[in-house]
Amino acid sequence: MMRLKIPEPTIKRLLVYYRFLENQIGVNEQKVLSSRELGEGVGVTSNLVRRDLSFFGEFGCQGVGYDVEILKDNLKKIIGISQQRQVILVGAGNLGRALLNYNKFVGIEIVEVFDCDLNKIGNTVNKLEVKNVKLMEEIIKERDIKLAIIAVPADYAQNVALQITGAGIKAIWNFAPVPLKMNEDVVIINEDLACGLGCLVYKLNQLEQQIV
Amino acid sequence: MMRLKIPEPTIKRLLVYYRFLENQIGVNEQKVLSSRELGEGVGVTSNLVRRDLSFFGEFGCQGVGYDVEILKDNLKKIIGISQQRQVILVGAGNLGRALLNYNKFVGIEIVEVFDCDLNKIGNTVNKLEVKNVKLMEEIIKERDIKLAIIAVPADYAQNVALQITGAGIKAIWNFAPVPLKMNEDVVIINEDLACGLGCLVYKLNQLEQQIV
DNA sequence: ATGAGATTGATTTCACATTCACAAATAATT
DNA sequence: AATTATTTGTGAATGTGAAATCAATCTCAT
Repeated sequence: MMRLKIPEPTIKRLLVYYRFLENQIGVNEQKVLSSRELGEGVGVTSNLVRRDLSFFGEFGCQGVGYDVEILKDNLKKIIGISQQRQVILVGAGNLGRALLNYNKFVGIEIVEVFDCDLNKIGNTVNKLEVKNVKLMEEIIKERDIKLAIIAVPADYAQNVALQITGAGIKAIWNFAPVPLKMNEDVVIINEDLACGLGCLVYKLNQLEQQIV
Repeated sequence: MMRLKIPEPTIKRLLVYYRFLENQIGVNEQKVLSSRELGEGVGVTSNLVRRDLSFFGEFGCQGVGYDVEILKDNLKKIIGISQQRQVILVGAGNLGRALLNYNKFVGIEIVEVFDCDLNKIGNTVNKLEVKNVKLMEEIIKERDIKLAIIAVPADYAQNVALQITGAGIKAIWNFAPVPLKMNEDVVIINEDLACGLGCLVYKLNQLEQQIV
């Protein structure tokens, strides 16, 4: 255990490990599993699994493996999903609605949805009423919400980000394909779908040219 | 120019650069731009922009910058989006429908949608009829399609992947949260939403604990 | 009780990605 | 024409993440 600088890819894998463990318990009542099993389940090497976990402590037993329940609890604590986080969603377009209906999130619960389109305001999506974006700042403050998902068009994203951080939001999951310019004390994760797609098309072309 | 091994992050940024250039032309009729301007626009350093581009050739003019049109054309050729690619989508759930309606893709066009749910088959989404997954293999062969998006539940993903690669698919954009086990000659890009979210929650917790 | 096999956790090594720093080239200015 | 401002492209240095290796530890079978 070192507890110094945790690599970002490590952090991203933690929730993947956790999700696998949750499923694993449901499927076969496995009490103990090895880094090899966990690694194969999620598509990484056993070395990497052990490396990732060892940043945070010693959770396994040499010669045996990891106790599933104990590892799950520890991962929960490490990631910070011991209790559910409340999140707001800004943008009730197709992507926003998809996120709302995607009920497999671990650690968060979307509790409010906002949009500026009068055609969308008042509609119900997945039991939540789409509210006017004008009410947003007040509600963030009232409910003391720290986390937000931005799923608005690129042109609006920066403005929305400024508004919500002004009202108290500290972490943003940004689906708009623009880099948000924010203070240091706001955490931002960008989820730009174009990156993955571009990579895919590039590689497909490489593959085809290689054959010719 | 080196033309040896291109870093994967570089490839992922290419389409981001391209998208910015497309927008830039629309907004202000800029003919030339510098690596600094491009970098600031997409949120990376000018050094990195130049490094990325230099893997593929010399597109700029020292002391001046890059001609927008020429750079755009070159990026198009490099990524391989000179002509639109036809893609199939498997899974007409919320995420699938969001992708269908998300009409901002560069370089691809979704031309067929498949699902196994009888309630969804026959429905029209964004002008496309959802077809029975049983017809999938035949249609892939008929239309000679090489690219697919998988947006089905985790349990089905591996099977779907085997089916479609058997029918000729060579590249898969996988939104199911499982690692697909495929031959070497199939390109796979995994888009696991849980990773980003986990990272966000972790960092938010770090931030809060830091303050306390 | 002992030895074989399995597995963790840590150290070392290696590979990859980004930043730094600067020569070369261009345009604008005096 | 000479000088100054920019800006590109790239070799070298730095930083970062993953793989390989191995001692220490545990279980189980004999």
